[in-house]
Amino acid sequence: MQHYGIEIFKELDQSFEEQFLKYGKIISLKKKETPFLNGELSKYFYIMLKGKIKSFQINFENAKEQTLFVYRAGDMFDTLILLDGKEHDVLYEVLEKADILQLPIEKVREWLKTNEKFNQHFFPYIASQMRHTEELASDLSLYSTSERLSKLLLQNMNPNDKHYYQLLQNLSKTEIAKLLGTVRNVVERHLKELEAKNIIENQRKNIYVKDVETLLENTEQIFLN
Amino acid sequence: MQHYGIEIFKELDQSFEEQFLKYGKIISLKKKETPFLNGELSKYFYIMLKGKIKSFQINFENAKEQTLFVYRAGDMFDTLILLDGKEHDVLYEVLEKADILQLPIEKVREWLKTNEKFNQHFFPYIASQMRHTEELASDLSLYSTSERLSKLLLQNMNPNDKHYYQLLQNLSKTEIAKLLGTVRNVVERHLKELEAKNIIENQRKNIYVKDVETLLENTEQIFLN
DNA sequence: ATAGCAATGCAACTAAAGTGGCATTTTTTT
DNA sequence: AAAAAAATGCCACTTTAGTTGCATTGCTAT
Repeated sequence: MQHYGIEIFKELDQSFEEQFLKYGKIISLKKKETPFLNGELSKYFYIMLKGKIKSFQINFENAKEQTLFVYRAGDMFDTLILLDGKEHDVLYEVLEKADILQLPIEKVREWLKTNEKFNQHFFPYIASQMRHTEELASDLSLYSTSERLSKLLLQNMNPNDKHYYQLLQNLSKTEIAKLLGTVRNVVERHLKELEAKNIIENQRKNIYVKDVETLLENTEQIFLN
Repeated sequence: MQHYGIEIFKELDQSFEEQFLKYGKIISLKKKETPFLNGELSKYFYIMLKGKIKSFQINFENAKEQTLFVYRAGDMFDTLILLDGKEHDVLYEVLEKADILQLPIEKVREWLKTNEKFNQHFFPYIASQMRHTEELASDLSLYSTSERLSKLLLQNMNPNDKHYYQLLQNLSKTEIAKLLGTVRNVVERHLKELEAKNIIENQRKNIYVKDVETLLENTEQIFLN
């Protein structure tokens, strides 16, 4: 397991790693799969080892989707079910073939009570998730699509930004739209503008930012908040 | 303290109540105050005893605001700072004169580790906060203002809905707009429509729902999700 | 009682987002 | 290699949300 190089495993001591190996099971998921539809999440807790999985909400009337999280190496789910045992109304889809570590949720709850190291990792982790969701809600409400897009492009380039760094690599414009809370058409409209202004280069499954300065100007207030 | 009738105190045992009394201090806040501007939140943790306090985000360019939480008796803040000690970029405003219990945040962190009862209350509580924020983000992205308004009106009448039950009592249309992620004008436009259809009665600082059935129909898909 | 502020009602206007449709290019599957 | 699927580009159109401004009503503090 060590070869995945996941932070959480580095932080935990030797005996704990043995526990992981004892109770855990590695599961591989293919791109486009929509796993966890049948309630495994109330029995197991998952830690991402490799790949990308998103959680999202859907409006069944118009089929619009909102991506909530994109889980990558080191991320864990479902923290909500872990914390209160109640159902979590959310869907999952594999964006990039993934390996995940499956752990019995009761074991994880036990570790949460007994293992100080696990604890010290877990609390800040759920805090970061709460911050992420809160920011998503604020941004959706307070900023225009074009501001949110500019912000996302900049975050994608920023190595200090855990959630978003290199997130967009290999995502379609449709997926980017779902991250931003809009539709493909609108994303493309704004990308076209940015390209016309020579700020970005819009490639298939990739967007290259040529002029960071100008993009930052477009986005000033959203980063000041 | 018992006369506040807060659930959390009922759950905790006698010795723990003594701890609260020993380390806690009751603070009263007046309507329209904007407390916690100077970093007390990194030193103290607060439990609401009475009144209403909201946390919100603001876009300084256009002064638009988004209400994130409305804290009422039994609610606690700032859970984010408690969990990871990092700054939390959010503003507070008293919506209705409030009494709050101020506790040293380090003490609360200690209780979180040592007191099983406190723990059992706290974990599901932060889960409920996470659910609330996630729902806010999804709703903002997936549903129209008029759908979100209808949903809010129904939640406000539903005694099983902790977050929203009787929340709107005594809130201005401007505050309702900030809850919904829109502006007063738009809220009033939709309320006018609902009133024209004889579904609600729009009063000052109060909205009376006359026709729950029809309102529910307007909102079906948003509740099915 | 009254001045001043808060809350509301309303309307014309502007801006932004979302819809639907279709053609082209690229990638993946068979 | 051919067929199918996915991703993209573009455009005309509709709908919704947000802006500005002003008048009226109600509440609250002196």
